Amino acid sequence: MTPATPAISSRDLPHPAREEIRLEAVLHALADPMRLRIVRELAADGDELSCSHFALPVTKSTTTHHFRVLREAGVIRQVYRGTAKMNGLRRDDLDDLFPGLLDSVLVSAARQAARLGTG
Amino acid sequence: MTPATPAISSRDLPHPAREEIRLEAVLHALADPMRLRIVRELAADGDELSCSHFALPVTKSTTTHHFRVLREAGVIRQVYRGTAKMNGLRRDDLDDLFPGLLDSVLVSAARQAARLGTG
DNA sequence: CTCCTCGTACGGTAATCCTCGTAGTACGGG
DNA sequence: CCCGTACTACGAGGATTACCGTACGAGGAG
Repeated sequence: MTPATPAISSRDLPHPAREEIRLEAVLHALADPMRLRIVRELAADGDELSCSHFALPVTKSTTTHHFRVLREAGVIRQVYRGTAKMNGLRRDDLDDLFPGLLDSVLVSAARQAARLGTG
Repeated sequence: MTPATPAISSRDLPHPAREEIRLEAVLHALADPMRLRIVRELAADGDELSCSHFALPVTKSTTTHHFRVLREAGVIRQVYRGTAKMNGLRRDDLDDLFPGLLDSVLVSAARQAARLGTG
């Protein structure tokens, strides 16, 4: 049989608790173009995207690095599912701590992208 | 006669035009604790504050550096008035480019400060 | 078991950043 | 003209960051 979703691996990744998330860290995480792009895709395509789904113009090592920064800042949640690592925005936590912040960043990024003709 | 406000000096400081302001640069500027503190004070006390008004726990050289980062990112506008340099938030430009962003950052910072018992 | 894919860990390089101290400039007042 | 105040410019140290290449581990498919 072919389970739709492979079992979640026992490998666990360190995430900050909700109360440990710092605004400065979140802003710093979102300030990088590559990471902002990742967050925008996560917000647009829904959450549950594997790392390899993103075709970033950097190597896999660097991609891993950026995902780690986002996770340690509390912006995304990562979970192993078989060999894949699924990524999801921590919308609930972020909206609770920083109401409106994520949305305004996403809107701002979209507006700027439209203004500059970049995706 | 004693003019209430000394003449604005001819020394001009380079500011990015509204269309040149980049979201990534703004987020990066706001991601530093010292600069976030400056922006919060500017938003609270109104704009027209001199650099020396801020009692930051760093030297004046470092303070100058942070103000420059904020100015070059398009977050604040600086103008010489006599020997003093007055600083003001570029609220209109920021709100036009990134609606809601500055406010949500300010609210988030205030909430976090209250939560952590830090000013 | 073997291969392939996905992602990590490690090590290294170049760039950026925060901080400082010192020296210097612009401006206003006596 | 001289001095004090406000801020800058320059140079440098130390930390962090972004990026890469290579080597490795974990898990599914044959």
